[in-house]
This record gives sequence, structure tokens and C-alpha cells, in this order.
Amino acid sequence: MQGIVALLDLDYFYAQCEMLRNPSLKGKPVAIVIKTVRENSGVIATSNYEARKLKIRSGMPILLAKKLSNEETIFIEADKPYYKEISEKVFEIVSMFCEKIEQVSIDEAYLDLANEKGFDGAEEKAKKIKEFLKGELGLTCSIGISVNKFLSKMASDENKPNGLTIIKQNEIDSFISNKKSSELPGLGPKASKLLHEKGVETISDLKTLSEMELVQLFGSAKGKQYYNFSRGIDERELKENREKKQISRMITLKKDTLNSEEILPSIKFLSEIVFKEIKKMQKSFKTTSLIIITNKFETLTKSHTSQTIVSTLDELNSITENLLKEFLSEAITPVRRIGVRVSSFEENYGYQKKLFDFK
DNA sequence: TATCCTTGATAAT
DNA sequence: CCAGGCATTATCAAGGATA
Repeated sequence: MQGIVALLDLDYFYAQCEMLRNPSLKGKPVAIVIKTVRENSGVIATSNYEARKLKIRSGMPILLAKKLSNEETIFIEADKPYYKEISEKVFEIVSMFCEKIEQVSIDEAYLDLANEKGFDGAEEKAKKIKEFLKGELGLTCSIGISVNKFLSKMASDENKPNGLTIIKQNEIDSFISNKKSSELPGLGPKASKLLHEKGVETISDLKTLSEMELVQLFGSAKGKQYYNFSRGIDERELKENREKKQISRMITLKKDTLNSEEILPSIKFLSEIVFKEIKKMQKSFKTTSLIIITNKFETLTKSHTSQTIVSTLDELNSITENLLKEFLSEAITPVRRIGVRVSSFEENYGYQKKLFDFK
């Protein structure tokens, strides 16, 4: 008896949320943008299918998207808190149908759909979930069902939007072998280019590379994963409460600069946000990093790990200030964007949990 | 030798 | 696919530091 895993993916999520509160957007191309303080600067976060027809895609600079747009196209600034609210409602409903859920992002989750009636039972459940999300919230999603995480993810991508795709054991090979290797989850443009140079186009091409070759090309974790994925294998378990290992916030500066006076206010602003966030999570942290993106778009980081947890905002401020000094003493290229990240989390003791627990 | 830390690379949206 | 010029968040891996 093997498991049955589903991947639920909310369709063009941010755009769909906006269409929900403003139905007059229906049928029009909609692009959700993340703007910066600078004129005309920013990128597309999500676009609906009408906008995708115009080749407006996520990650694309706003200016380019505007060139591709037509008179009908609507650009809306991202409203994360609103999307988060809807996301919470979604997964509340999903949890009425499925006990074991691993949420991977604001709009995606793996569901354990193992049951007595096999794939038929899972399909039935998925249909119910889709029905309820549509009925209760007016949202559509795409669901993929298969024997492991990776295949369910591939399946969910197969029929979008509003899809339901099932890959049973005996269909695995025919489903994946003709797919492009770049369609594998976690295999992005860089890896794709490398594979292309090796003459690898499809997943069956990928199968001709040995595990050793792949590890040499991509490192042990990625290499082994690609090796297994190309054979339909994925041993990753479904993890119910996946805990964040870091949180970071970034912003674009008003102008490129190497002047500490011009950078510090932004850092303080970010530190405060991050500090609030981490408190809300009831976590403590030891490592603080400053992330710098230059006007040449290189990313540089400076980190500092404290001996004990950082417990006040003042402490955090002084650490980031020092990191900035350190960076500016060696910097040559002006800074465009700046970010603050905290990591090396520890539980906030005193609240919950004892240090030792007997099994 | 094993683990931690820093930093850069990569991916997804 | 590639190039060009563009935001944010997160994870992973390599190699150095440290004990």
C-alpha cells in the first residue's frame, strides 16, 4: 500500500483575489505589481490568464509589461495582507476534508489523500475540495494527485487553471518521459541551461545521465533529486508544520548610494518589521544578516551570529548598523536595494515546552 | 573531524 | 533559449572558521 499525495495550487492567486473583490475585472488582463519607491520601478508578481496571453508573466519588470499590455489591461498593486486573509480561509476549508496538510506557500499545499478507496477516493475528495472552494469563497484551484510530492506537483501543472489531474502508478513513465527537463520542480533557468549544453532536453534525456554526473553538475542534494525525479521517485515525506528557518525583508532605496546616512533609515525600518514578525512567531534568533544589492544587481551579504539570542530591537539595530559599516568600508559599487534577515531560530522558552521531553 | 558560520547561487512567484 | 535591467522571499551548498 502506497501513499496518495495531492498538490493544491490556487490559480493565479493574487490576481484571482483581486477579481474576487472586483468582479468587473473578469475577462480583462490583470497584472499584480510589486512597486518600489522609484518611478516606474518594480515587477509583476502574478498575472491572470488573459494577461499571460499577452506574455505578461511574474518576475517581469513593470515597464516591459506595460509595453506588452493593451488598453484593457489593469495593473494593481499587491495587497499581501488581503491575500493572506483569503489564503487562511482557503486552508481552513481544505482542512475540513484533509487532516494532514503541508502548506508550502500562501497559495500552495500538499495534502495526504491516502484512503481505503485508493485513487478513486482521492479524486472524489479533491472534487469536493474544489467544489467547496468555489462555492464558499468563489475561488478556483488546480489539483494534482499521484504517489508522491513531486509527481503531484507535476500533475497540478498539467491542467491549469481549474484543473484536476491524476497520475497513477502505471501512468508515471508515459507522463514524465516526454516532458521538458525544465518542467521539473526546483530545476530553474540555470540548471536548464547547463543541461541544455549537455544535450538534455526531455526527462528521458535526463535519465541518460548518471547519478554521479548529476551530483558533479548540481551538487549532491539537487543532483540526487534530479536523478530520482527523472525516474518518478521522490521519498520526501509530507511535513505538517514546516517551520521557517529564516525571515527577511528588503526594500529598494530612493536612489543608489554609498552614503550610510541615506541607507540607515531603511535598515531601521526593515529591522523593526522583522523584529515584530519574529515576535509574532514566538521565536528568537541569533544570526542577523544584511543583504545588499548593488546597482549592478550583484547580491552581497554580511552576517553576524550573536552568542545569545537577540532580545531587543535596539540590539538588532546596533548589529545591523555595524554590518553596514563593515560593508561600506569595503564597498565600491553603489547600493540599490537593502535587506535585513534573521535566522538561527530558537523557541521562545518560558512560554511553552520544556527543554527535555521523555518519549 | 565534525559542526557552525558566512556568503553566494538558485528558484519560485 | 537568451538577453537585458529588475522585486521579494526563501532555501541550499561550498568552503572557511572553529573547537
